[in-house]
Order: sequence, then structure tokens, then C-alpha cells
Amino acid sequence: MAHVISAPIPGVSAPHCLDCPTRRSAEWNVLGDEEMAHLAAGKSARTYRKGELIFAQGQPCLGIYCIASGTAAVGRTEPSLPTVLVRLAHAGQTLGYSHLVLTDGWRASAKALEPSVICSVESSQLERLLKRHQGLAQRFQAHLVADLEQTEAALAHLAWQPVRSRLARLIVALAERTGSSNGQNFVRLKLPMTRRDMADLLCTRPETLTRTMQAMESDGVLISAGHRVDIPDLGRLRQESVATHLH
Amino acid sequence: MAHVISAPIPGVSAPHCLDCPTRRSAEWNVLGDEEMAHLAAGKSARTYRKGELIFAQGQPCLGIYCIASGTAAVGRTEPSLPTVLVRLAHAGQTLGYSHLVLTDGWRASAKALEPSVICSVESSQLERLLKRHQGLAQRFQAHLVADLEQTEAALAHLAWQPVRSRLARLIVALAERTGSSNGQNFVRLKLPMTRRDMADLLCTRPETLTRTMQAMESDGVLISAGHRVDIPDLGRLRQESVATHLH
DNA sequence: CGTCACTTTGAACATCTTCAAAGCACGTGG
DNA sequence: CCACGTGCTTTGAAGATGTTCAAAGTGACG
Repeated sequence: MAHVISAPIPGVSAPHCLDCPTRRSAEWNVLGDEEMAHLAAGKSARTYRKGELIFAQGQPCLGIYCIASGTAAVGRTEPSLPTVLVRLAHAGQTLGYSHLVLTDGWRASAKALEPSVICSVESSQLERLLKRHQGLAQRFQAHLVADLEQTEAALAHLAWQPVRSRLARLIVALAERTGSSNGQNFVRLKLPMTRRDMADLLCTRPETLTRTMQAMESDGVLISAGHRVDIPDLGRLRQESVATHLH
Repeated sequence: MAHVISAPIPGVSAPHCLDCPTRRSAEWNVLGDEEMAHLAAGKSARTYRKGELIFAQGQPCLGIYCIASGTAAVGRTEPSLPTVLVRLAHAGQTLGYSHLVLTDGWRASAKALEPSVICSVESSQLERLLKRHQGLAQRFQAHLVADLEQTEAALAHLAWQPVRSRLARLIVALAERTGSSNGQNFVRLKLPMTRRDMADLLCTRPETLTRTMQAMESDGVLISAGHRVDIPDLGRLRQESVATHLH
């Protein structure tokens, strides 16, 4: 909203689809080389700055997005309520398919949490691919189901877990994705978003997040310095993400 | 879990698919008479008692369910957490499609909240119909997207609205579905579930639900007697479902 | 190198949970 | 048809968890 279109991307940061992390990790991996070439020819890539909007709730949607590098989040804003970040999307994942099914425009927003390179595929081209390749449609449908599952799980955790457990869960998930483990249990990672974003993701307030992280730090569960977090014992953090309730 | 298979259903309660409320309100309405006849021949119907399980998280799933009459709820249980009722299903709606996409078994449970008549369609037969009728697949996919939307909305409301607003929202939704309005604004309705179920749906405790309803009653927003609720001014209740936050 | 947004701190307060116990209601079996 | 019991509902009191508001730091980015 507040940002302007950024400069065209240098060749390095926008890989050909065949070399993209996307290739193996996402729904596209059912496509053969020839079809991938079609995809590569039809897509367009852009860099996004931290915080920049990829699409906005309410606007017409013209295609889907595929993250080449970086991290994005899907945010949902209900009338007269603060935004909730309902889902993260990492390199190799696609964004926006569910909104294409009904042609009503975006019913959520997405923004880059970090500097990111993101490709877009026009809906007309996607539809052509979906028709030609039956398996691709199944992949996207599975994606839909996975999103539903994940959102239901988030609902359950929000309902019954305190902020501290939800935070532990988030950090464990991030650590498993990008953490570098120096020992057996010691892990260091870089949080790919601001505290504000983390709060929106955990459905709490920045103040509470700060205090919760401090509490965890003083309990020796983690050491945080800006966006860097060190976890002396990942197992202990994993326990925190479940613990609390016994009843 | 605690209940036994109930008696076979009398003819009245299990309508032929062509006469079913399902016919117009659900995904089936893209089917022609001939295909509906196929569906009617292949389905099987059963009555469920209040609280009876329709399917259970973890077990293999063999088909989908379609509610002829009554009310059911889909419940999700995360490891070591209480159950959350993530979704209601009313007459004419189908249940379980999303779980059929991945063949992993049910990843949620469903139970009848009221005495209900529910038909089941085997997955083999459903697949045959889906292949023959392209439009049907689209309908089910739209259903998937609608569920995702609804769950995301529930997440936002759970995150930012107090119990009282969430309760108001639920009652308004039920009133709009089955309420009988005697005047312009006066509405009477019957809650199709126990307080326990309502609490699980609103992600709160039965105690809190009781107290919240009493508070609303003493504020004159509603009058409740068992499962019957009278709403003097539906508009006022609608406001409550949004109000609270201005910030 | 300045600006603006993000982050942190403190204190008061609201909301909701927890535990324990009593009342009630419904369906089951006699 | 009535008695009985199990699970649902209600009440009360105490305490935990998280929010709100305001204001002072801090840091990142252009």
C-alpha cells in the first residue's frame, strides 16, 4: 500500500523455472521439461521489499504467485478487526490459488516479510496448464486441502494454547526449516520477519510478544538478539509447544 | 464412540435424492435427473442420535456424507488439546470431501448434534460421478475454498473478539437460518445443540458460556429457556457480533 | 544522517479459565 | 410409567493470562 513498484530484477535473482527451488518442492514438479519451459516463458518475476504488498484483499486477482526466494505471509482482515496473518509461504510455495477458484477478487492480502523474489503466472496461462495436465489440478487441490488442515490446526492452537506455546511452535517450525544446528541440539536461526509480523501471526500484541520472549530467555529456553535466535535445546522448546494443559 | 448402531430408518425420514433438500442447496444440483437417480440408487441412509459419531479422526474414510435433515459438526482434535468444533453442517450440506483428497483417513471427526438423517456415498461411486460430470468436481472444489474462507474468518474472530461477540455471531447465524420472525425484528429460534457443543464451537468453557448468556439476558439482548432463544431485537444482536474494538 | 516505524517498558484493568460442588434433565431400563 | 443414573448445566471464588494506553528507546532504510 505504502510502497512503489521496485526496480526490475537482475538476472541472478530470477532463475529460470527449471533451476528454481520451486521445481522440486511445489505443485509444478508434476510438469515435464517442455511444460516447464512454457511456464518459464509465460511467468514474470519481481523483487519485493520487506513489507511490500503482493496482492490486496478486495482487488481483482489476475493470477497466482510463486515464491522464488524469501518469505511471504497471507493476511486476512475481517471488517472492523485487526489483520491476522493466517499462513506463511516460503521459497518454492505458491500463493493465491484458492482465490482464483471463485472469481470475486482477492479475499486475503499477501505481503513479503523479507526482501523476496516472486514470480507471477497469469490465470489464463495457468488454466491452460491445468487443462493440459490433469495431475497439476490434483496438486493444487491437495494444496487447498493442506491449507485447510493447517488453518484448522492453527484454530485449535489459538483456542487452547497460551502465547508462549504458540510462539514456541512457530520458532520450532522456523528452526526446522532454516536453522543451522552446530551441535546435536543447539540451533541458530534468523527470524524472517519483524516482531510486529510475528505478533500478527500468533494473534497477540507486540507488547505481549516482547514480554513472552523475555520470559523464555530468562528461563534459558532461547537467546534472542534482534532477528537472531539461539536455541540451546531444541527438544525443550518442542516440549513447550505442546505442554501447558494436561487436562 | 459410546453409541451403538441405531435402527434402520423408516421411509419418511430418508427421502429419495430427487426430493431431498440436498437437491437444490448442495453441490449435487449440477446433476441431471438421470445422474441423480444413479446417486439415489448408490447411497445409503441412516439416522443418528444426538451426539452420535458419523466418522472419527484417524479411521479410514470410505466416502462422503450428505445431511438429509438435522445438524452435524466437524471437530478437530490436536494432540493433547481439547477438541474444537471447526464447522457446522446443516441439511443439504456434504461432509468429508476434503478428507477424501488425501487418502490418509479422516483428519477430523464429525458428529450429529441433533437427531439427524444422513446419507453416505461411497468414494468409488463419487469418483465415477466426478469423472462423468466435470461441473461436479468444480462444485466440490468451491466447497473446499468456502470451508477455507470460513475457517480463516473463524480464526480472525477467535483472535480478536471476546466470547460475547462470538456468541452473538453464532446466534445471529442460526437465527438467519432457522429463526421464525414474529414481528419485524423479534425472532425465536431453537438452538440445535447442547451448551457443551456451543462452547466447543466458540472455543470457550461451558461455564463462560453460561455466564455470558446470562449477561446478555440481563442486558435484554435475548431471553433463553433451555434450547429456545427469543431475540427482541435482532439488529442489536448483530451489532454485538461486530462491536467491541474500535481501534 | 534523519525519519519513521518498530520495539520495549510500566502499570492498571478486563476477560476468561480453573476447580469444586450442587442442581437438573434426559434417556434407559425396570 | 416411574425410578435411576450419567452427563450436562449452573454457581461461586480465586487466579492466570493477555490487553490497553502512554511514552521512551532503538534501529533500519532510503
